[in-house]
Amino acid sequence: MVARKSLKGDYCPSARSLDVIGDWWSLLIVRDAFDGLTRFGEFQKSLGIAKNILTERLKTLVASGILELVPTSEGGARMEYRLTAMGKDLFPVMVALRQFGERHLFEPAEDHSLLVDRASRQPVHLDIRAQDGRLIGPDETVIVRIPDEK
Amino acid sequence: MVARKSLKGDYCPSARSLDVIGDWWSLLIVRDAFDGLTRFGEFQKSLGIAKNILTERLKTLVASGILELVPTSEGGARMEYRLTAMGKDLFPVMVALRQFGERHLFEPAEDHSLLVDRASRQPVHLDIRAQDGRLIGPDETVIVRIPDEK
DNA sequence: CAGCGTTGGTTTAATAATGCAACCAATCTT
DNA sequence: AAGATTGGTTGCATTATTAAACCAACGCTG
Repeated sequence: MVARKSLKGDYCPSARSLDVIGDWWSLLIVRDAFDGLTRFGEFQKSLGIAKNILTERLKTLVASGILELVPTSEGGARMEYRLTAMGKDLFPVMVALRQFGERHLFEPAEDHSLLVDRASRQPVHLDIRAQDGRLIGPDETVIVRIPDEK
Repeated sequence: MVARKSLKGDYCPSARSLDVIGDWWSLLIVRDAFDGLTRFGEFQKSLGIAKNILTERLKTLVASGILELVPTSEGGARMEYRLTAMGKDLFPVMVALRQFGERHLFEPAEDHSLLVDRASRQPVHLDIRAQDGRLIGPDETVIVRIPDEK
């Protein structure tokens, strides 16, 4: 391999996102972080990932500003990995992935975990809407370039 | 590597989604498909991906039901890759990734492409809501297991 | 309708990414 | 203070990705 192509400078925001979290493990780590995992060992056990790879991924996620390394809440000298505000902004991505999986990747009779509103205990849902509130699908959208204001 | 772990049987829907589209190239291909690309050569040129890898990814995406191989609209014997209905259901994932990128991966002054409603030419937006319409963030949600109805 | 460029791949060899296991230092527990 | 746990690092084996060369089928041109 001659260095995997970097999308850092790509003009498309999705591409840049994928540049940061588009590899095999990162989003799984983020999912676990949303599930409340914080410690190296917890991620390692949950994912079954090789430790050296986990080390590297965590470093990258911290460097990208998605996770931060903070002293444990229990006060020890140990550290824990926590989602930053930026990391929490990945919530819609996780919900969208979850929704897709629920719809297409489970047998009708098959059991799966469910994301619910803490208050009502009812499933949350995700919508894409136009400014006037209309629901929007892929065929009702276009991609434009932001006109350069010069 | 000893065979990358498969998440096919995972209990978490996000994990299953990542199992299908979580590798480095697949979502970029899907993004291009949403942008209207259909031909092998178009993807190859757009992404700069090695041809054998593209071949393999396209095969996987077709096998997963995200793309389908149909005769060209121009009637020739050539084929083109099109998003299936299932593939189009990845739209929220793409929008979420885009939104994240827009918010966090561009300099304030930096130019980027924008997804707009075809009718109004205004940006679309993505919300996660509870059943009663309240906007919901990651801290207002919990993951539960669907109670087995037996 | 023969020749030739284009399209959509396959194959091969080199290199990068990943995995596993062994090791290790610092912490934490008792 | 001793042993176990945590959070890594290191080295080597294996897999994935790449670039480049090659190739067959299509389809356009004269």
